[in-house]
Amino acid sequence: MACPDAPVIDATASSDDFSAPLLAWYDRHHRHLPWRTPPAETKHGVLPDPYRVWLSEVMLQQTTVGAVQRYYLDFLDAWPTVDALAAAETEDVMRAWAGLGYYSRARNLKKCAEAVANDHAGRFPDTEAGLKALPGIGDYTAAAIAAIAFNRPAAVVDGNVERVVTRRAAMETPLPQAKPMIREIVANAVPDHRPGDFAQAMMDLGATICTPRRPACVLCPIGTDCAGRVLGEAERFPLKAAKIEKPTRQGAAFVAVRADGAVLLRKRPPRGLLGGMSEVPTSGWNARSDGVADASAAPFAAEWRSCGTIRHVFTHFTLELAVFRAGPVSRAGADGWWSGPADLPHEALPSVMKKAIEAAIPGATSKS
DNA sequence: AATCCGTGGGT
DNA sequence: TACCCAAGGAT
Repeated sequence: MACPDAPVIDATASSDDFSAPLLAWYDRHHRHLPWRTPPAETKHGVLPDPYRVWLSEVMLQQTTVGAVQRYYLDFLDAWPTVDALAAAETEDVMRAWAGLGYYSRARNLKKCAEAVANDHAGRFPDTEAGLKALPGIGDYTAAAIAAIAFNRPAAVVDGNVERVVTRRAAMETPLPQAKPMIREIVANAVPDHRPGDFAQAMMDLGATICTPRRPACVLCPIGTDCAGRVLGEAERFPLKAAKIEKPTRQGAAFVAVRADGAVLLRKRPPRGLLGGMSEVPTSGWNARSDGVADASAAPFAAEWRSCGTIRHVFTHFTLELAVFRAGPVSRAGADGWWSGPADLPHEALPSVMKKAIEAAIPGATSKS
C-alpha cells in the first residue's frame, strides 16, 4: 500500500483512520478479561483458543461482562474443549446456563459444539462465512471470532462500536437504519495489522470511555477527531427509533411441597419464552395474554395459600405472578418431577422461577 | 422487517 | 421508581 519512503502521516491517512491512536490506547488501557489474550502476546502472534473466544462471545451477546465472568469460568471448568461440550448432556448445559438469560443461546451453544465436533473435526471454521453458518453465530459473533481468534480483518460491530462510530460521525441517522453505514465505516477502518485487537479496542473504548451516559471525552484517544465531541453533544448519539411500551401481564405460580421438602417441577416447551428450562406449575400466561391469577388454575386440588406477588421484567413485557404454596402434599407428579432441597439449587430454573420459589420457600434455591 | 427472546446493574 | 441498556440471533 504505502511506499516505504512515505512519511508516517501523509495524505493517505484519511480521517477514517483512527486505528493507530486507538491501538496505542488499547496497549496501555485494555481491560483484563479471562477470555482475552493481552496485546503484549497478540503482538507476538499468540492467538487465543477459538473455543474460548466463541464461548465468551456467545455469553456476551446482550449480556454484561460482569454477569458473564462466573458463568464463563464455570463452563470452561466443566467443559474445557468443544469436544467435551459436544459430548455433554443438554440438560447439564441448560442447568449451567440458568440465570444468564436468552436461553436459546444455550440450546444453540450445544448444537454449535456438536456441529464443530462432528462436522469440522473439532476445529472452528476460520472464516466469517464458515462461522456464520453455525447455530447461534450471527454477523457480530462471526466477525468477532474471525478477528480475535484468527486475526482476520473482519468488521466487528456491536453496541459499543455503534456508539463510538455514530458519535465520531455525529450521525443523525437513527438505529437500526444506520447499521449499514456503520458497518462500512468500520470495514474501512480495520487495520491490516492487529484486527482482533482493533475490535476489542473499540469495544473497550465504548465500555470505559465512550459510555452511553456521560462519556469521558477528555480521556478519549480519538481526541478531537470526533464530531460528537467537537459539537459538545456526544451523548446525544446514537439516535434510536422510539421504543414501544411494554405491557404488564398477570399470572400465577404454584409451589407444591412434599413432606421431605421436595418441590414439584416441570419442563417448559423446547422453544419460545424460557424454552427448554424448568419451572414450577403456572397458569397459562405469556407475553401476549394474561393467565389466571388465582388458585383456580392450580395443577391439582390442595390447600393453596397465597405467598404474595412477585414482579419480573422481561425484554418485552412485565409479569406479575401471584405465588401459591401447598404442602405437605402427597401426590405422584403427574407431569413433572419432585426436586429435593439438595437438587433444587442446581435445577435449570430461570430467575423468574427462582424468584417465585423463593417467595414460597425462602432460601430454597440458593446454592450451598 | 419487525418481533421475540432474560437478566441484573447503573443512574 | 422508572428507565436504560449490555460483546445479538433467529424467525
